[in-house]
This record gives sequence, C-alpha cells and structure tokens, in this order.
Amino acid sequence: MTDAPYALPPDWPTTEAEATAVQEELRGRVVLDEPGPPPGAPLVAVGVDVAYDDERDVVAAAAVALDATTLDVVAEATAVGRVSFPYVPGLLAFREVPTVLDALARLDVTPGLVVCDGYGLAHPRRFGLASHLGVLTGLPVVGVAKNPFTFRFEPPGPLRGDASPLLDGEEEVGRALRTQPGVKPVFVSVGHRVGLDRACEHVLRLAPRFRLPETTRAADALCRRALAGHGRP
DNA sequence: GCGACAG
DNA sequence: ATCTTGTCGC
Repeated sequence: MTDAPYALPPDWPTTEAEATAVQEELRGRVVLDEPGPPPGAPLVAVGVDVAYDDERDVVAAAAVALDATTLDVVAEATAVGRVSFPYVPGLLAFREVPTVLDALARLDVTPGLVVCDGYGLAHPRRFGLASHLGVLTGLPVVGVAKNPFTFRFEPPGPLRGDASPLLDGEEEVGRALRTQPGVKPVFVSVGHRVGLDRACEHVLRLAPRFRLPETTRAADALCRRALAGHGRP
C-alpha cells in the first residue's frame, strides 16, 4: 500500500466545531522558519483556485503549474467535488482544501511553490487556507489575497514592488504588495516553509504585467472552465 | 451578544 | 465566491 499523494486526514471535519479542533491540530505542524525557494533558481510555481456552483452544490478546483522564469504553463489539472462545508470566515480552508488536494494530486509535476487565493499567517488564528494546504501537502505555500480581510495597512508607495506591513495590532502578519504601479496592492502572507520576503519576491516576479500573479490568473480561468464544462459535454 | 470578515 | 454588457483605454 502506498499513500495517495496529498490525502485528507481521516478525521477531516464536516462541522464547524470539529473544524476548529482540526485547525488547532494542524497549526501545531506548520513550519515558519524556512526561507523558501530562492528567487534566482529554476522553480515550478503552481497556482490553485476554486469556483462554485451553489445551485448544483458543486465545486471545481484547478492547479496550474508555471515555469516561474518564463511563466509558461508546464502542467494543468482539475478536480470536481461536492461542496461539503459552508463559507465561514476563518474556516475557508475546510471548504476548499479537499477539491484542491485532488487537483494537486492529479498534477504530473512536483510544485516548488504553491500560490493560493486567501491567507496564511494573516488569519484570526494565524492559520488560513495557505497554511492548511502547506501542512497537508508538505509543500511551500504562499497566500495572495485581493482584500485586507480584517487587517490594517498603510498604503504602500505607488511603484511596482513597494510594500507595507499588513498589521494585526502591532504584529506584521503579511504584506500589502504593489505589483503594478498605481494599482491596488495584493495582500501576501506566508503559509508553510516560506519566509515573507521571498514570498513577496516570488509574487512580484509572477505578476510582471497584471495586478494578480499569473499563477492565480491561470488557475482562476481554468477552474471556471472546469465548472462550466461540467454537466454538458 | 452581535456584526464584520479571505473565497 | 456569485449576480453581469458594453464600453473606455492602452
């Protein structure tokens, strides 16, 4: 018997109370003292995202692997599942992780870095979607969100690459990063096995032209296609 | 106690 | 997340 790649734990929760307990358990296994993949070296960066059909209770996930230097797509995978958890702020991971793991398992390359929508450390309990994905896969994971959630920040400078701390009180839980000049920043936080400095360097490199990193854009487009192409060939 | 709150 | 056309601009 070999272990399936990226399998869910046997005690994966279905209720909010169970989820809180599982989250605490996983949080004890996060690794925050690794610098992460060096920005200069060759890297496969994988974007993951999900789309929902609330009518049919269906969720589609996509994983798209890019060469982080050329931004060429080197692999793609999708997975479709049932929505098995409600949207609860702070517990987003339990809604998205199962189907995302399926998509990652179907990818025929090993990710050097995973980029997901949402947060890692920038989370009420310091353990968001990116953190869950990191601990469950063992991969370096960074979270890139479009909104500041509940956190405060001073607007970063206007230039591409300018950044400012994302703050929970006095604590820097992430960074507001300007990926395009004069455009609203994205909100970067670390998930697992990556430091914030390198996380921002990678995100910046992955977003040479648009606000969101190409990993996110590619995964977003693919999961929407997967959802649409479901139910009628 | 209630609302706000990533996707 | 999702509901949603054309339109303005580089």
